[in-house]
Amino acid sequence: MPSATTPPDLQDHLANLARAIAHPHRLSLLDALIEDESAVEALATRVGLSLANASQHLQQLKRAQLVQTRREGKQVFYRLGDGPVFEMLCALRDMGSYQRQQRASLLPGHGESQVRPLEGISRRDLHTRLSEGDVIMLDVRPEAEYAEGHIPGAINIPLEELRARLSELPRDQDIVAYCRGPYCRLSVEAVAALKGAGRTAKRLTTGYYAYECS
Amino acid sequence: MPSATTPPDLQDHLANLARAIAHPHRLSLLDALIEDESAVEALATRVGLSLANASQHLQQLKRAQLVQTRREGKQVFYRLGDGPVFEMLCALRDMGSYQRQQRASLLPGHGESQVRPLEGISRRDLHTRLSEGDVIMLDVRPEAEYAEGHIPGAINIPLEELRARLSELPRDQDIVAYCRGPYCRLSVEAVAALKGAGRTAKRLTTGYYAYECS
DNA sequence: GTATCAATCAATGAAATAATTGAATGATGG
DNA sequence: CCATCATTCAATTATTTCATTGATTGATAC
Repeated sequence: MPSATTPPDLQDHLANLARAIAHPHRLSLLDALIEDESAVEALATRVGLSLANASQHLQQLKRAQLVQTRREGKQVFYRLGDGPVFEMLCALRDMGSYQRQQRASLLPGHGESQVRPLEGISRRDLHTRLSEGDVIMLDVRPEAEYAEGHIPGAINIPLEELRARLSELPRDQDIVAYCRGPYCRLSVEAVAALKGAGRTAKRLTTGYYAYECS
Repeated sequence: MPSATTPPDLQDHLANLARAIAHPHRLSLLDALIEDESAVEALATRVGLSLANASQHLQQLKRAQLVQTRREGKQVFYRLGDGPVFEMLCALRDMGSYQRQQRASLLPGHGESQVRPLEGISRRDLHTRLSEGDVIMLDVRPEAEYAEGHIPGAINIPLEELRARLSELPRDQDIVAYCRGPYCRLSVEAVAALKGAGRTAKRLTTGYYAYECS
């Protein structure tokens, strides 16, 4: 063991974690382990790997402490490790699902309105355009959250009411929608709805609190 | 290559995503981009990379659609991509933090107090214990954010001031720290600091706005 | 136009990773 | 103890990734 000596840098540690799940076979193995613990051979056949190969991948996962083992007779049972392993995999899957969804929406005859599907806008951009007065901020969070704090000048129309209150939004300005976090589904859906109604809309990629706490 | 034929397999896609973040430099770059968009050279110097190297890492991130670009004159500004990029990074960080805490608690003579390191507390739990009066809420966000809204009864001590103002916290109560989002680093560090000072601390896993917008 | 600056591209060699093979453990049962 | 089964280890080759170098593109200013 040459490495893992002093304290590996945090970024290094995180990179190791990411590398551990950066292989389709290992993801498949983890997928199987999410359901239930299992012995090596069962995993290998399930994922379609040779026994030795599966074993090696599993050991990589074990080195990253994403799985644990338990011996029972001749067999070694693998199970998910401690900590938010599942959550991490879910986050990865969420990201992937989002991207696939995006890609799928490009293929069919989505009209021109969909050319830049969900383009974001950054904070620096925003300030420029706000000061030029050609954009309007739209806060799509529930009223209670808006009341607690919002970007100065933003209009509040909760997502659920958006369709009904479209007329409140000026037609001649671009709309920048935002919600809670750097990525919150609310604003994505809001932008989709607005574009569907023929408006020009983007979302603030960083969301509200990144705006607040520069 | 028998697999990965017609539709790029989901696992392959996810593995690509994971590979994209499986390098310490790329993680650092993303970290910088979480704060705000930035041009290439600025990013390169910030993370201590050569220009060309930074550019190449950024392009890998772009290929994975984890970042987007925008040209402004001679400069190219990178920003986080669409989708739950931030959430994914937070989940990774959360996993890493968990493991480091685990490891740290094994080395020195941590008594029984450290059995469940970095454990989070859920909202339901919280309400129960708040009403029993044996916990105290600690908001570790900057004052401005606290002023915009906070959990009723919470004390505000920004993370930077925490060490200096430890005496403001009663010794006989458990502390529940929270910050912005479900996985904001602030509360993780706060809990670590508090435990280092001998307090009993947990973090509110869901963060502030999850609290607000049930 | 030419000069200049930011960023990307292309090519190199060094290093890490992946899948396969066959040999070595480790636990069980006669 | 010997045979057997499940798993791991070790060694091989092919492939991929990484950082550096120097050349190239793209946009601006003169």
